[in-house]
Amino acid sequence: MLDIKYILANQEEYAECLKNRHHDFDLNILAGLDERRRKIIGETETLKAQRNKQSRNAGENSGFDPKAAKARIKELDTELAEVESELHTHLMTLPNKLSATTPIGNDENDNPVVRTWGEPRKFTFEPKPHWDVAEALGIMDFEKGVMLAQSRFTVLQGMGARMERALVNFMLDLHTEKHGYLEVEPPFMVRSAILEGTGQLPKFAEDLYKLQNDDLWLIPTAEVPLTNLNRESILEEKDLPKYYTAYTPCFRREAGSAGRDVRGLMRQHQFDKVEMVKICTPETSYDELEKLTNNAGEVLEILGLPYRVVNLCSGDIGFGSCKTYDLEVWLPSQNKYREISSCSNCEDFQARRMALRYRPADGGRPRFAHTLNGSGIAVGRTLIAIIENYQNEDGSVTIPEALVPYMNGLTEIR
RNA sequence: GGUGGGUUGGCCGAGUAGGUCGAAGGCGCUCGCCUGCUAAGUGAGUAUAGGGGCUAAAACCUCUAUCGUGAGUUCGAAUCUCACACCCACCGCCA
Repeated sequence: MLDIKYILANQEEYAECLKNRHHDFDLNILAGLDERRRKIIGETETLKAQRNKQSRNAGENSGFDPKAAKARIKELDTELAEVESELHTHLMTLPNKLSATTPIGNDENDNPVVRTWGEPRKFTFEPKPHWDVAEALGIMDFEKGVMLAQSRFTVLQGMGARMERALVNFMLDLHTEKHGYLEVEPPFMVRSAILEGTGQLPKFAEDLYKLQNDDLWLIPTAEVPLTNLNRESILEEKDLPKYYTAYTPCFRREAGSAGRDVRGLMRQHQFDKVEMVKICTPETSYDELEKLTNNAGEVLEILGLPYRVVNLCSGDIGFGSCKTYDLEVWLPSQNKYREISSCSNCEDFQARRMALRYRPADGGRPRFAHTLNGSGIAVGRTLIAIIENYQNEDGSVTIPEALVPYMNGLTEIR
């Protein structure tokens, strides 16, 4: 959520941002609502001030009619609630502003490549898609996933399940021991207000799984509980930045992605992810974004998986983000780079929604913190990348050296 | 699921026969004094949000709201009434 004052004071600039995001909305609606809101507040507060003055001097006859004032205040309160609710609804569904370094563009084809790491391997045979390799090895069973749940669910077993677990441990160890993140195990279900805090609600309910009998939703990413850890509080500047990491499963309905990546482990309703979240001051958030992105990239580098970093353009970037770097890993069977991590600076967009503030070291008024999140990284897709990049002609898969200790010394799956 | 207790400021914690209570006290924090240093001691200050005024913007001034949430009684509610939510304890059930 953006500050209504910011929007109205920078209406042209924000209108341009909406256009670049392909978001159609007439900002004059907000200006009108805000004007009504102020007018109502002005009138009620005058009445309340008169009423308070009168009751302080109980008995004095000033000609003020408290009964009439009370009735009018009630009327105005009702009206105000309506106006504020409408205003709030609009503000909650308007996207974040854009960083000056976010490129303008229409879709993913306009995302500039920031850097590339590693050389895609030259195969002496035709590399197979991961689902063929994994099924032949007996480490993934796609039919059983469908049998137990529905499509876009998969059963991992044997060394497939083992490598999934090994990757989680490897990533968490890296982020906690080398990068200074605090490991967290959060709830995998959260209340509606928590999802409003990070921006998934109210706008994207159809992407989420909701429990039937409770106000609880399955988390689509650990970003949700991690970022909300300090909601509705005022942190001290000296305690910033805060770095959190968590392994959690993620649950997404994938509404609207029918037909995309239907085969294999690429796009599942349930997948594992190690997430990184940062809470910091406005002055440092863009430096923190660079570091965060590097933390994610390091996972791929240690595993020896070629990747590139792209800067998401205005037409492709997410609702709550000012600037996002996507990490894309090389998949030989598709002969292209595919998203495996997304690192975003949300500035104060989420913080304002969840009342996450900090008190500046100089003791001034509380300010909204900046929040960042990034995958560190998507575990299932890492498994895909390893299987595809490390596959051998005989159908076996070599285990990346860094992962061998986590696989109890196993060097290949065959 | 049953019974009982609870929800107050950054934190802890007083305050219910309704009236300057935004709220005692403590901790923390800020500034000063004291002090070889630190600690201790000591004096003062220290909520948040919103509206209006002033301003280039602040500072500042002023008003309004906020003692779990919502509604009610009243000239006036942290204090009374009702509903709801959440937390804690014990019992039951259970990984």
